[in-house]
Amino acid sequence: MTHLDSLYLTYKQALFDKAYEHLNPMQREAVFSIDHPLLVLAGAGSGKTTVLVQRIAFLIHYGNAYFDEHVPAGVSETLVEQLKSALDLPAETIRERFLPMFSADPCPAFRVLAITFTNKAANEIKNRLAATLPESSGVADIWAGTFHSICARILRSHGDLMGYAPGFTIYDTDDQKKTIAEALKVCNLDEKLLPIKTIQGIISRAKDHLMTPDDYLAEAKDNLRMKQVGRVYEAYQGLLRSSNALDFDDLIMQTVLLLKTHKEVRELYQNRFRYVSVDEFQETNPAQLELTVLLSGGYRNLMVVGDDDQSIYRFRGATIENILSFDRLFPDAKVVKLEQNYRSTSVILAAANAVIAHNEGRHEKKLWTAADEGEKITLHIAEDQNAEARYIVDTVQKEVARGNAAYKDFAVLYRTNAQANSIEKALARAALPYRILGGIRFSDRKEIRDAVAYLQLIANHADNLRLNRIINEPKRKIGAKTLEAIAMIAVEQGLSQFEVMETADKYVALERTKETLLSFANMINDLTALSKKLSLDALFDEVMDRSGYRQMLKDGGEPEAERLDNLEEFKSNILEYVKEAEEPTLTGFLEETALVADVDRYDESADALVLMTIHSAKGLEFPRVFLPGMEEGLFPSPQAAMEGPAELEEERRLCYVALTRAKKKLYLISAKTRLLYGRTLANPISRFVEEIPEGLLKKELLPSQRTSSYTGAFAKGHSETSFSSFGKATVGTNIFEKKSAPKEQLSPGDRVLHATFGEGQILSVKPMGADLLYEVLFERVGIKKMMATYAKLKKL
DNA sequence: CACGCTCTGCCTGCG
DNA sequence: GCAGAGCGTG
Repeated sequence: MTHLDSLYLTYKQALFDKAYEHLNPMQREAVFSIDHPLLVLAGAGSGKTTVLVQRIAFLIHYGNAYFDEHVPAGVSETLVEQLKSALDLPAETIRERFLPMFSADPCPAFRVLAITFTNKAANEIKNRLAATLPESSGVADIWAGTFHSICARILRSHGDLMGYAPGFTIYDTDDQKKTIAEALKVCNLDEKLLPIKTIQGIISRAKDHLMTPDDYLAEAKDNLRMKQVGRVYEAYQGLLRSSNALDFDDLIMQTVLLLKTHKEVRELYQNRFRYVSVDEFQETNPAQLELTVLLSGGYRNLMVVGDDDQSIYRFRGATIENILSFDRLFPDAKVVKLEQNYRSTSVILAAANAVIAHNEGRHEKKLWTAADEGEKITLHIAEDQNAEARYIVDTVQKEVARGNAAYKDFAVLYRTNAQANSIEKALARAALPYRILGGIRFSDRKEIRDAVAYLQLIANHADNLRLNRIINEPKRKIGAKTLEAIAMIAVEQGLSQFEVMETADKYVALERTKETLLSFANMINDLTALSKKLSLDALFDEVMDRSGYRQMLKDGGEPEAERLDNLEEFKSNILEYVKEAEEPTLTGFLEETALVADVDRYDESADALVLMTIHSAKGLEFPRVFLPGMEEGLFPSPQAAMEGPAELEEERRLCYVALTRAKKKLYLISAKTRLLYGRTLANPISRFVEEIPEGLLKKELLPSQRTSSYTGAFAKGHSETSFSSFGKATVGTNIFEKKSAPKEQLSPGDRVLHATFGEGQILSVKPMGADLLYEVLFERVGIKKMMATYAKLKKL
């Protein structure tokens, strides 16, 4: 290489570095590295999505321009001079005028695949790509989607090779449960001995590991219980097959099996995908890893991004080993660590680093920030869960009143959804704007599931589960006996249950109900014919009218009004789909309904504080974060503490995730006693709080209004001056066992009547000496506190 | 069969 | 504490 050539290469790289100066050196390294496997260990708030998006944009624009050592023929001194002086130009100009000349085999957009876990992440990547790349680059052709949507897409094209007809149905967890119940019956096993939830978990984990029922049975050997589970798994899989249905785990597993066993399909995708990226790689399971390896097997340009410290889904099959040993699977992989955090203050980071350092199995890394130290972390000890909630309310009110923050700057993140209750009550009482994430999803409502089931049956007559769901919804007087007979005939004849109904007049057993069955089958067949002609929304109306479902709700009067509204909302979802989709089809819509949960109802623009579990907060950030319930026996959860070190490490990672959500300020709250699941617990402060260096904490004591009347054993770990010891968690201690209360015990939520104040609702009950202190919200006069003995409250 | 009562279990949860 | 399931009765 001549001196001129090496100057050319040096200036080329310098120009790229300059054009991408908005990225830090490690981020640039990741963006420019595209011709070998790449592991990006991206700490919390280190700009991982930016890197993922920028890298795809980069390889579409410039290919391997940065590291390519090819020098074009006849590089002149003038050119080199030009490049050198270009370094003084603004980044924008360099990008426009110089970078395109370095392009080295850029990659067409359709040959790029990006896989995520959630629709939200997939959408964010799509949107950011669309904002980064011009339309002419073919940005719309990039495959970006969730593991499940990508597999569904592959199976729609090639699933027939695995025995699935293209109109297959996707079963969700609820469908799964019902099918397992059915399988248990088939196997003549009792649900009490083998709980459905347990089997569901076992089957799901088996599929995560690509184990078929046969594999599982082989593993079971002489273990009776395993053999039983294996038989249920086998029966379950048979039921799915005969309904032409796949569950979520099947989508992945069957795609992997398809790619493994069918060379032509495998090569089709391997030749197509030159670049494969996987987000949140720490949450992948073995099947997903295998899928990733297969899809990227043609070019081996696989980039995985993740943070082993943020792996929090072990309980649903995630295998942290995937990210820990990626470099062993791909010895030529480049490893890039993104350790600069752009989110939090250094106090918050120091705390998070200190906590996570207690874990053993991890890639060593340490987040740092250029940001200020920031405020210390507040540790507040509250009397009980209500005081904890009030502390949150007070703090928010105070900060908002001072003009330090808006409501939307605050998030309350908790370990379990059950904690939301007391906090929600306090917020409602104080009339603070808030929203809660979690709870029943729109698509989980009965009426929506019913409507979808009708559509699914129309799309896939073989779907026995959906058939059974709607056959008597509305009531059609088809009894359990008839349905059993149909199911039996179907199995004997090798037909679907719907086919049996269509020909009900052929079977003696169905003599009495054949009229009803035939008319039902006719209705579905008519609707199926209509589905080929009508627009989706018109079809939906026909289904709701002809089935009598809408009428049923109308007849239901007031209580069903909300359901009718929900159906209308569902219809607007259909309309939206028809408008958005390139080629709207019934199957397409159903697939979207199955794979795309609710559109995020979390409206970030509204000025309201937000409540959610730590799990659902992953990937989000908030200026100020409350972490209530920092107690042993709650966080870490008692199950985790019992099960073993691996579970405990996962809890610690969860804590790490929680801490790193905060940008400016963290409030940790620990309650001395807590009413949870109908028991009052008195647990010491969470060990995770103890792991935070004292210097980072500001211990805030109870505003001394009620000096604790609780003394003795359970208060020890909490004594305000020294809480360094955490003893055994005293789960289940019921400290209110002694019924010190007067005659009529009222409890929060009870409606009561007062002689002067009128009707109201009990908000809280506190022991006060030998008496009880009630806090009551009256409809006319607002909140009043009163002693039970004098209040003379009448329970309504 | 529909309703209401009792019993039970209960962490986190993407698709 | 509460929801959902299962069971028994009118």
